[in-house]
Amino acid sequence: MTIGDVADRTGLPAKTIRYYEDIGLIRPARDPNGYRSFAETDVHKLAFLGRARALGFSVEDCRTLLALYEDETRNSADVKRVAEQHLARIEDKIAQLQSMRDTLTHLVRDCAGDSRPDCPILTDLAKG
Amino acid sequence: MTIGDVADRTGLPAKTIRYYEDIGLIRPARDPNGYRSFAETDVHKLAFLGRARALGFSVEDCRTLLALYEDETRNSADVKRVAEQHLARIEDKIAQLQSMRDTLTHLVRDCAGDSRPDCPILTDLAKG
DNA sequence: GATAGGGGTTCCAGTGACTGGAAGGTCAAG
DNA sequence: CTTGACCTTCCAGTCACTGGAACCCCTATC
Repeated sequence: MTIGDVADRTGLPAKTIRYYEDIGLIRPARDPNGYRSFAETDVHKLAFLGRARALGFSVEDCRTLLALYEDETRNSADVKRVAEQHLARIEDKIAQLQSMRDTLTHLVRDCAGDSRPDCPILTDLAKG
Repeated sequence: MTIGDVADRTGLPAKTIRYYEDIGLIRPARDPNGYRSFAETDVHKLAFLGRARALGFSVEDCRTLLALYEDETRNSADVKRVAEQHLARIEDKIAQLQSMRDTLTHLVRDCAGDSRPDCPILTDLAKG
């Protein structure tokens, strides 16, 4: 299977797949002409990576998760820890964004949005 | 005023202040010895930038907002548009993160987190 | 006068996770 | 034989800093 087929099957851009090989997440074989030759296991791993990335895991977390996935002697506790830490980071981020949203919502609501220069958004930024 | 004083007063790292000069957000004067010499207007601008950044505006948005702030003939509509677009991006991001959080919360809840290898998190990632 | 310290200066490289683009090799179809 | 769609590598750019090296400036102390 060539990289284009794999890109179609996994939904990952070919560039991303090459990048994942570059940083050692996958090691596809090569055909005599130099083209990457993907096996089902490669496609499977890439799909795994795609889903982990879609859940927001960092590439390094993905590396860890993939290693755990392939380690039949893993402890689920190790997986859970990675996921919990990630979840905590996400919750922090959500809280941060919600606070921004709340402030912005008020500012936007109070701004006339017309041709006059007076603007509570700028006033707020200028004097905190 | 030297960069260290300004860093203390604005809470921005000196590195960041130099960076903002680099990309043309501020233009502090220079003392004969080559040190940056900040006026109150510079400090004010930096505080403005700090608050805009804290609300999540991109540096380019900050440049726009600062220009609008300094333009006495501005239309508040222009400010409002920038803020609304930013708000929309934030809301998208929140929705995305909440969806991740929901999925992760379920997965984490269902994972035993013990010394056995079985793990619904990995199962989910492996077969989406 | 030498030195130590705590400023300041520039410039270069790295971060994360790709993404775009150039320059060139390979292959099947017409 | 050429066209076009693939594939290859490598380099640069993204965003908003951040760390570090190598060096200059100023004050205080011995």
